[in-house]
Amino acid sequence: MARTQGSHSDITGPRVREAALHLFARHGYAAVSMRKIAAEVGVQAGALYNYTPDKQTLLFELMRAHMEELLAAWDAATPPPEAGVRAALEAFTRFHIRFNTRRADAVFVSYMELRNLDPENFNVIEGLRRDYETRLEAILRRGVAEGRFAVAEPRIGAMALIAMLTGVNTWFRERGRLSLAEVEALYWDMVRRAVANQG
Amino acid sequence: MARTQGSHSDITGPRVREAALHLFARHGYAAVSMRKIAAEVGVQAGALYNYTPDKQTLLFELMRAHMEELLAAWDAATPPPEAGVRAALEAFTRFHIRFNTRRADAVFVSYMELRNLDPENFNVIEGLRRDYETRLEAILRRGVAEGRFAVAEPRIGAMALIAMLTGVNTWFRERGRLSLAEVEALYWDMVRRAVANQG
DNA sequence: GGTTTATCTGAACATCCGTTCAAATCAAGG
DNA sequence: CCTTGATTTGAACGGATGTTCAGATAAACC
Repeated sequence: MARTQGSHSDITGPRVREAALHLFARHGYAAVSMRKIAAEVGVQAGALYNYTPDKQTLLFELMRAHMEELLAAWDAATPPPEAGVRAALEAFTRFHIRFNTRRADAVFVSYMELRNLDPENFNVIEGLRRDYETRLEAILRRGVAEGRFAVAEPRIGAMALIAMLTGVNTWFRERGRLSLAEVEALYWDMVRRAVANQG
Repeated sequence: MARTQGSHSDITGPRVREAALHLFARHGYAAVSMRKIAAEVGVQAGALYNYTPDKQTLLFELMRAHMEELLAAWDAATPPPEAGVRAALEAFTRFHIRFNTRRADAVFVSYMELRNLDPENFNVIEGLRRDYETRLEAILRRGVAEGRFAVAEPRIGAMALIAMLTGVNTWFRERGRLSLAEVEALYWDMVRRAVANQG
């Protein structure tokens, strides 16, 4: 036996990545075998190698795609400078929560599986992560320069805020007590006060 | 050949746990074999089973020990009620940063390897984690009740602050630009303002 | 309808996995 | 010094691992 009915690269490729992302998020990269990914797709393990040269690259590409989509999405959602630095910070806060809760699997994998990346792959992902942190850092710096924010260490402030916002993923559930809009409002309130100048 | 010189349970037991904690933190539970742990200790794989019934229990006991030490250490460091709620929050902030940076491996494992726990073991660790969050939540609630803090959702506020504080572990290095005391001060400043009533 | 090409199967590869256990060895107590 | 008990070795177990590849099959094109 060999090629099955309905088989097609345009269909199987995305399904492989979906299955891998889901399984990696749930059980971890090292605990998920190529055979398990193949079973989830409904295919034999060997067929996966039409879509990735190896398991490591499959992980890396998932993480890279996520980080690049994150950066592109934020760059597309960044308010114009004339909207003011406060609007920029609010936009970042809400964007981060919204984007990350909608892609919980990719966020989880991109953070948890860093240690399973080859050194060169790790450096790429780490660079993208730094890029993203720098976006927020720039907002904080501008706010300080304009006398609107009080942040002694903008780089550390950026990392602290991102850690806080990403933490939403550990408890937020779509059908929970609080809507996404309510969660955004709660966190924006904390972010705003954490960096505010007055008070 | 068999028993080697200098072998003793009192020595090997802790060394097994140390090696396991270090390797689990560095490479992840699933990626670390019993043979690798044994090699780090300088022993054959079979000898590990004098100190743990199986690999799963070894992981679980590391996590349980860490969480219980965390709770005991905070309970021992909690300021008396008459010191005031603000002092309690500052003490928690500083305690969390100090304790967690000193035990980075255990913190990392206790968070990252949750998904590798058997369901019943997971429930135990999750319960301990909730206990710890509840300690901070209680401080926030008291602050709100006394009119000193403004926190709309104390449970979520507690999780948000803990996420922010734990984030220190991702970048803090003992010999970095900032001392632990400086980091504590930076974060306490952000925590204080994030929950403050005035402003 | 016949040919080509993309896609998949199924078996095979060497290697590693967690765990068990009899036999061997060392430390401690009398 | 000899016995007893704790500790470790080394081999073995069945099974899972990532990856390769010749052969089989379905889809696409003429």
